[in-house]
Amino acid sequence: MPDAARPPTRRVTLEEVARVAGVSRATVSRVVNGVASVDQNIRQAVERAITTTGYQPNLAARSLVTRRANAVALVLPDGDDVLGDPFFGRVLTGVLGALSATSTHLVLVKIGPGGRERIVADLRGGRLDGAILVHTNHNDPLARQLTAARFPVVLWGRPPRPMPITHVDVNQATGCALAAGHLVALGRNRIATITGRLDTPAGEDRLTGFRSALASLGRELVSVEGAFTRESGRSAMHRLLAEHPDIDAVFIASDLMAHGALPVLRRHGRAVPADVAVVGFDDSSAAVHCDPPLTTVRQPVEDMAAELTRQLLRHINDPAAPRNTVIFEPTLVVRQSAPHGETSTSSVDVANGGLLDQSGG
Amino acid sequence: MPDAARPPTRRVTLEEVARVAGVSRATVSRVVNGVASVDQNIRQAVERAITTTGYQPNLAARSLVTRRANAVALVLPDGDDVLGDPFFGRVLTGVLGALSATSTHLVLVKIGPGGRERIVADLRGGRLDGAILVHTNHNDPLARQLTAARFPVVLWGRPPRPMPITHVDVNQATGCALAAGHLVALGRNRIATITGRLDTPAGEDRLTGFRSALASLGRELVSVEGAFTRESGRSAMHRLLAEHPDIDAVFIASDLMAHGALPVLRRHGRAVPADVAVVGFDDSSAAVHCDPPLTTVRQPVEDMAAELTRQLLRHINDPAAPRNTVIFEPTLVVRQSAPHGETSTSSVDVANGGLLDQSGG
DNA sequence: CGATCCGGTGAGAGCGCTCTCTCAAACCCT
DNA sequence: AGGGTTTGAGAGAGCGCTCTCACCGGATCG
Repeated sequence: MPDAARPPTRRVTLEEVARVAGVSRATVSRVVNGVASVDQNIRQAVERAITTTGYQPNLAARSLVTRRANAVALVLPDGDDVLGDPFFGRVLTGVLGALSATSTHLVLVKIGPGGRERIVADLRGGRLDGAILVHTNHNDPLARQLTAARFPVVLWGRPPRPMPITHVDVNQATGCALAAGHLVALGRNRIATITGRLDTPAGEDRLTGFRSALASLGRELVSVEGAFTRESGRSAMHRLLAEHPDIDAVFIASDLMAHGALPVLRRHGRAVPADVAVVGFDDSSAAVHCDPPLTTVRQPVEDMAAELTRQLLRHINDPAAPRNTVIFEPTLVVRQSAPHGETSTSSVDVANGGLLDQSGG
Repeated sequence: MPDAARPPTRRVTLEEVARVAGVSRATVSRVVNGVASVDQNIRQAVERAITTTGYQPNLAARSLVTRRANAVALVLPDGDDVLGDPFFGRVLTGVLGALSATSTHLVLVKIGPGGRERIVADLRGGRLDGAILVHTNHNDPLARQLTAARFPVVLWGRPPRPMPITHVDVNQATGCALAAGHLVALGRNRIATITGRLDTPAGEDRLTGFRSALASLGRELVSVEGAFTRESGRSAMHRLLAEHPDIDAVFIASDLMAHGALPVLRRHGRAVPADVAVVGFDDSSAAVHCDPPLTTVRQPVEDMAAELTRQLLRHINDPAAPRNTVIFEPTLVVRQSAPHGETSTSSVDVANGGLLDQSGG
């Protein structure tokens, strides 16, 4: 294109290109859409006509007949600083990466008042081909509603209650076992956890996973409930120290909460990791910028988001495609907040990345 | 709608609603689009028909004839962790807020390879009504290209070289004067700055603004160049302390850089604020979570993003609308890194929020 | 009382594209 | 050489909507 951004003075349509090239509309359409069965000479003539006219296909017209919007929504929960959470930046990066190979638009949606209806309208109205649901409220009817209507929709994390929906998740149990094994290997015995919101799958899974991993190692657990936010980490740590001043290790269900919790430990005169070892979850940027830097269970968020996006595209391209669950294996990233133990029997410090594909209902 | 998400089995069109209601397509269209001149009885009949049929307008068909996509792009620079910067979360929040009143989609775009061409194609192809450019590279031709083609486009921050384009910016001069005044009021004399990228408008304006504010207070300035990233703040502070070990105050051109710089000060044995007072810029979440919390120049990012969005919508609705510049006044948020001075002559600690509308170009 | 106006409705022409179906021409095989 | 197959292009019918324009009946006015 010699001047891609020329003023859109006169509108150029297929019709006109066809006239200039001396062929039919259908042939121009074939060239534009890369259909193979077009004679080389004619193809070149059409391409010349396209460049001289500065033709640009009208996407609305195309959508109308193909019934494809070439757009998917990334649906986020409502709430003020949802977008401030570094986690979403990683999700966005992964999704955009997977989409960049296609010409599919990413539409960002926060579920405000009337947001659900709007998404359904856009889906039904052909303005959206599918939706990626991330951390929508656990008892939000949206996921169920959309799958019931057989719209292409995928979910971040397992659904709160079992339902047939394609989703990706990190193997929470493995992650928790990694954390538990590491802390026990460090010789810690009075182990606590600050949980996420227990009405979310991740919050629940990380508590039960950590508890059972610890139990299998012969340790008990005290827990305090947080809410995945930085501030909730701070207040939970306050409560934890008040109720159980003798702890020597804490597993915190998200790095963001850990970021809020660490200063509390310091202010209470607990050295990290000498007095209290701390392990987080996510390996978000917050982990790196904690003081001390955080040992944490790494979720491959970008990879997971990219895979989730590919799954959505698969459902869009084949409405009959079976629903899948893709589980990613987490790894333990060891930093100063819970460094390697002297007893180097720890083969638990790094697990293999990888994924396990389970076909589901 | 009794069951908004019913399976889209049979496709319902205007035609069918018209048949059920016993009126013409045109009348149904009028009802759907809220045209006033429709008889009450007929309107009700049509509305009944709409609910019984479960009609949902096809947006592609509508777009085709109205030539409106009802979608705008938020264009971000390429780069891995652009989305990790808390700044973008605030921008997103502001933009989504302004858009939520309309049915306009927000399409998120990162300028990767071929990204520019894609945006132009989407704009010309009627898939996008306009674009919001945020921190696209300073010598990116996109802004110029799009304005030249008369596409609705708005810019975050002033353009690198003067050009007629609607944009919002914070009053960098005022912000710098606030910071300079505060530090001088604290009795600091050996004042330094860590700049942003000097090839960006914000980087340049904050350096010159701070220098001239300081000059007018009879102080000199030493500067080290950073790049607005956390890491660049860290290394710049290293260089600064190596070259000018006697400084007693630093103005850092972004909170993110300050977040990287503060630990360096600590490691070099400089107490903040006792030995070195620090003032940042942005009032991002990083400022709050610095240790000590950061005194900083607050940009009303969400408000600015919302205004920028409204400006874009204005241009979309009226292609002949004049181009505007909206300047927001920053305020100084005083926290521990540069607390209030004992000499409480400081009337500089808080400035009025507000905005100044200059018609331009 | 006829001309005028006006609110309210319907008919119909597109918007720009894709895609099936048709058909002509070229090619192959016995 | 003739019939069948393949290749490639064109004609034309929509996709579902908006919007202009014509029309019609009733109210208004000279």
